[in-house]
Amino acid sequence: MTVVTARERLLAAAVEAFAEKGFAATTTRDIASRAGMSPAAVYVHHDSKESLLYTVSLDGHRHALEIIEGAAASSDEPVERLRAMVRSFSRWHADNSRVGRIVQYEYHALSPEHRAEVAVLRRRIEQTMRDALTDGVERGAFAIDDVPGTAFAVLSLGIDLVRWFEPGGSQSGERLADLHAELAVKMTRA
Amino acid sequence: MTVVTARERLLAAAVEAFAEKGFAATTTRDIASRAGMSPAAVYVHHDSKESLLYTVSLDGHRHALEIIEGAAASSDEPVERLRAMVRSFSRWHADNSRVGRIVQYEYHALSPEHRAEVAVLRRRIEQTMRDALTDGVERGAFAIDDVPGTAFAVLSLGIDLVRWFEPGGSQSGERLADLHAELAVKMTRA
DNA sequence: CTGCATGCTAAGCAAGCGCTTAGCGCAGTT
DNA sequence: AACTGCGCTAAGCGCTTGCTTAGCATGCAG
Repeated sequence: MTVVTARERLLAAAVEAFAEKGFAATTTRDIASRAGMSPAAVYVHHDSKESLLYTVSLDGHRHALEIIEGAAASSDEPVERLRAMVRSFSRWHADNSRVGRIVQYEYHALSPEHRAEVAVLRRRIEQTMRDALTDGVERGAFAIDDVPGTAFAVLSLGIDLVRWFEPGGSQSGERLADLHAELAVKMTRA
Repeated sequence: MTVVTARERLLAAAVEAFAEKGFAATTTRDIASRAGMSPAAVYVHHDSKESLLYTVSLDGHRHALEIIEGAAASSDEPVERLRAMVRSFSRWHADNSRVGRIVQYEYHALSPEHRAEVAVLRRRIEQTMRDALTDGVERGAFAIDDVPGTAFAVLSLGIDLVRWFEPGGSQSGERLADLHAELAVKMTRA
């Protein structure tokens, strides 16, 4: 039986609130009441409202990086590897669209120090995709003029989905991820 | 010689502030000081902070719709038409990235009434793209399994660029738009 | 039964918020 | 010179914000 600590309940409440209303429009009282606690309880378990965002954002970035690096290591064949990377990246954003929205859209609300720390993970995500595309071009599997631009475009498919995707909606995250993977393959095909 | 009214200066200041910090994190005092006026001046020329957002957002949505509908009417040939639509849509977002950021990311901050009004324009943008793809499929120019999903994906290229694009940065909006147009053609090619 | 640490809350503070009110300064008219 | 209307501001109101402080209830050790 898993123990859900008060700290974790507050984090889960913060994820819901930040994803729904944005960081700036969320009050600490809102977070506390979603967690079924008094406003002061937030500060028993967390340093500040921004540190709640930092915790959620850092954890989300780590997961996203893990997902795409894992997919990058899943195959040596450029096309199959790209398919796996895009599918799992988009799938993660669909399955975790609330965290994804915070990761992507509340990045600027982090303190400068925390933003710098998270920026390192963001650059690694982008670099992982660029490396996969470059390798595919060198091995003749891809025909790409602008590797950085294409890397951004391919990642955009997954990232932009958190703007409108609703879990439990009409769209299945799995089908959407498959579509994105096929589109990415078509974009890069030699 | 163009006359820049106080009302317009306040709108321009609001665009800068909303794009930089988000609607909720922007204060009316910030908008006023960017326009070189006192805090009360905002309310001489506009009803509320939300009505500033509404004005900017509605105008931005109208422009974006105009751009994509214009491109859709520019050619009858499916591939050339898609190229024109994606190029001009992405180009508009690059050239107007601050307004574009407000259009795309502050949509939820509108009042329910204003959001509903703007939603009509959003749906027309999406429908214009779906129509162009459907027509291309029917005429054998495109091979697309999931037209709505592909329409979203193609529009995502332009939309997601406002998240990171900086005017005057290393990337040229024109080149980026050309890249997106070519990627869209590859995504849909029969 | 007492003492004490733990986990939470009631109450509230200083600061900042959106917005209002009352009125000033300065054109243009007579 | 006196008047009038317009464009703007000084001042501040009522409220909410993030966060703090002091203290209460509960459970466990002795």
